[in-house]
Order: sequence, then structure tokens, then C-alpha cells
Amino acid sequence: MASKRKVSNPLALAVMALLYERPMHPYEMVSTMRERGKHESVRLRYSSLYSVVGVLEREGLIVARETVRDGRRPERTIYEITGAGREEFLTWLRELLREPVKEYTQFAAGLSFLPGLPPEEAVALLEERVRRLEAETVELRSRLDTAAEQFNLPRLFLVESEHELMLREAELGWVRGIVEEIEAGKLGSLSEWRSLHSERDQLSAAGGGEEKDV
Amino acid sequence: MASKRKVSNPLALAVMALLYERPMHPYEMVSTMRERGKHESVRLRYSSLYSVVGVLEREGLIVARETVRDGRRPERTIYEITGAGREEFLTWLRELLREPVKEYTQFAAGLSFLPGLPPEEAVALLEERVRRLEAETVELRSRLDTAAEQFNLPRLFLVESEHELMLREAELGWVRGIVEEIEAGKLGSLSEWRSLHSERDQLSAAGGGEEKDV
DNA sequence: TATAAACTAGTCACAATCGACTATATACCT
DNA sequence: AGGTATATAGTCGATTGTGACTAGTTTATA
Repeated sequence: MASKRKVSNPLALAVMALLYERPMHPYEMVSTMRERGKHESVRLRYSSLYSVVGVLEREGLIVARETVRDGRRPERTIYEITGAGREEFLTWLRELLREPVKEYTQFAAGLSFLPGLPPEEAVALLEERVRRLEAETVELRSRLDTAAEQFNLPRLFLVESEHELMLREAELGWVRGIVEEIEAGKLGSLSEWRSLHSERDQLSAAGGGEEKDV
Repeated sequence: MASKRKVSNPLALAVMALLYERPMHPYEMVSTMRERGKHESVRLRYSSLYSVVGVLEREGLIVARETVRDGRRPERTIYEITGAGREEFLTWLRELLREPVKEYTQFAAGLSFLPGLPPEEAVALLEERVRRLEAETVELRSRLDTAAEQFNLPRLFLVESEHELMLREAELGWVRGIVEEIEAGKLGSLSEWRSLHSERDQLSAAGGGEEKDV
């Protein structure tokens, strides 16, 4: 039922998933996630990690087992998951898979204000997006293929990458279609659209000036 | 080049877009966005709005024009956009349309830890997701159709909804496919997958107990 | 005509987040 | 032998973002 959890950062899910396997210290979590490519699907920053680990400990989902020091390096605290942590991990994971949640993407925000640019410019920008998406999908696909082959991993451990690739390809096809539809005037009359833009706009689009006209 | 901007919350883009049209006070921004359905594509909370408006003002992208009070209600501050604000709005909008950015979705996080559940449960959860996505896409599509008809809006003003619907439908198709592939053992051997799960897991999956075994 | 909803219009304290920074160890190159 | 790049292992300050809360106004309703 999508209740609010005490730790909502998905990085916390990753931490619990890793400690579900075996105890480790934060830095090792980072290297493990990187090795497995999970940092491509869960945003990972050191600063967020240490903060998330702190909250998980405070909430009793993980505990510090021991603190070791290797030479004069900073000391490392090894954490392990608790029973409550295992429960929480499974409950959360089930919820994420079962319930679609609304996400706000940057591109959707941009699209919302598309009429803010004249149609010709919109088309040019979206065509540039198409080019970038093409490059990106090629790159993603080849990374996916070599990852699967080289380490001989079952697809199970890479589904999230297949998902990402699918989304990018869907977006690519859609943007291509929209560009054509704009040009064909199917989103609305091009002259009406153009008329939303006065000459002042052209000025501001052209010069990157230092105007201060409030 | 995706440089870091002083205000990065997309709500700030919406504020500038609205003030680009005409001056208004924050509460009116909310009602306008709601009328136009833009709150479906840009996350909108009062608390974030006032905070974002504050930052925009501090950065000189908008200015308070006047403060009016109607009866004994809290006073309303009417803002207008500055020249710098117009520049920033256009630059940001262009960037959002031109450059695909990596977004981390909740579902991708869930998928990353799919092996954390036994295959039968994974299938059941994903089938439930399919049902929910079906309902959601039907709902989205009908909202889109009635919005277009009832207000006789050109598609231009609803592209972001078409985009959202497209993404949901793409996800729906993909999840259906993955469910079949899991069942067919195409993501990896089902017995190997099952063997990742000991009997202890079954216990913790069954009872919602109060165990405290650290 | 009391009273409950729903609308109007915000404030505030706290928690989450992230960029920038510190500091040692080891491997590699010249 | 000296330099530099990379890996190890984290801390800290400042900013952002949000849930919970306040409080008056209008409209419906029993």
C-alpha cells in the first residue's frame, strides 16, 4: 500500500540487498555495486551512502558488527543486516515490483512547455535529441551484450539494463514520430503556434545579452 | 552542456513559464497549473513552490511586483519575470528537449534486485503490475481523450501526456514479455534461481513476525 | 442557523542530498 | 629516485525539499 517508509532512498534498498548476502563495510558496498553495474540503476554517491547507512542503523535495519583498521587508513565499520532489515528489504522489493509509481521526468517537464518555443526550433531540438538517443541506445546495447558474454551472466542479473534500453528505444521511436507530426501540423496549426511568439522573443533567442529590463 | 543551474527543481521552470505569460502570485500559479494539467508532469507541492519562488527571486530571475491583501486572508505577493529569467527559461527548456538525461526510476531499482525473490513470487508480482498498468493506461488514455475533446485543445498542449502514456504502454508490453520469458526459463535456469533461496527465506516470506535475530 | 466541507494562502522545522574536500596507500612510469 | 595517477575510505557544510501544520473564507446541507 505504498506507505511511507522511514528510509525512502532506493540506495537503502541496495544496501540491504548487499548485506542480505553478507556483512560488509560501506566502501565495499560501492565496489560491489560498481562491479555488478547496479550503480546504473540506483543513484550512488558516497555522501548519500554514509548518510543512508546511518539512518538504516538508527532504524535497527542494520547493525555495526565490528570496526577494523588497516594500517593508517581510516577505519572501516562492517555492517550486517538484522531480521527487521530482511523483512523490510523483502517488503519494499515486493512493493517496487508490484506497484507502478508515477515518476516525474525532466523530458516530460520540457515537453510541458513546448509551446514556449516556435515550432521550427522545437523540431530542431527534438531532432538533435533523436541523434543523441540513437547514439545512446547503440552504446547501451553493446554494453549489455559484452557484459552478458564476457562474464557469462544469466539475463536475470541484467534485467534492469534491458528495461532501461527498452525505455530509451521507446522514447526514440516516439520522438521521431512527434517530429514528423509537428512538421505535418498534426499537433496544431503551425501558424497559430508561430503566432504565440512575438518579435521580442526572436531577440532574446538570438542575443545572449546582458539585458536587465525586469 | 548540462551545466549546473542555480535552481534545478523543474518546478522553477514551470514558475518561469507561467510568469513568462503574465505576472501572478504563487497560489494562482498552482491553480493555473492544475487547470492545464501541468501538475501531472511537474511535481507540485506548496512548500516546494514557495521555496523555489524564493530562490528564483534571490537569483534575480523573477521579482516581486506588488503585495496585495484581500480581506483578512494572508497577503499575496505578485511576481513577474525578469529579462534574465526569460533567458534562463529558454536556455533550460532547450536543454531539456535536446539532451536526454539519465533518470533513476523506482522500478529499475526493484528490477536490480529481482533475484532477491524466488521466480514464482517474481512472476506473481509482475503479473499484478501488468494488471495495474492495464488499468492505468486505460485511465490515462480516456483522460487524454476527454481533455482534448472537451476543451478542444490542440495536441500541442498535451504532448507530455501522450509521452507519459507511451512510456506506460511500453513498460506494460515489456513486463508482459519478461513474465513469459521468466516462465520459459529464458532469463536463466529456474532451478538455479530457486536455489538462491534457502528455507529461512521461506519463513521470513510467510510470517510477518516480530523476530529480532540481528 | 449551526456546522461541516472545501477552498484560499501560506509558514516552518526537520530530514535528505550532494558537491567539495581530506588523507593514506599502492602501482606504474620515466 | 621522483612524480603522478588511481584506489581506498571516508567527513563536512550548505542547500533543498517536503510533510505537517495554521488559519481565514466561502459554499453546501441538514
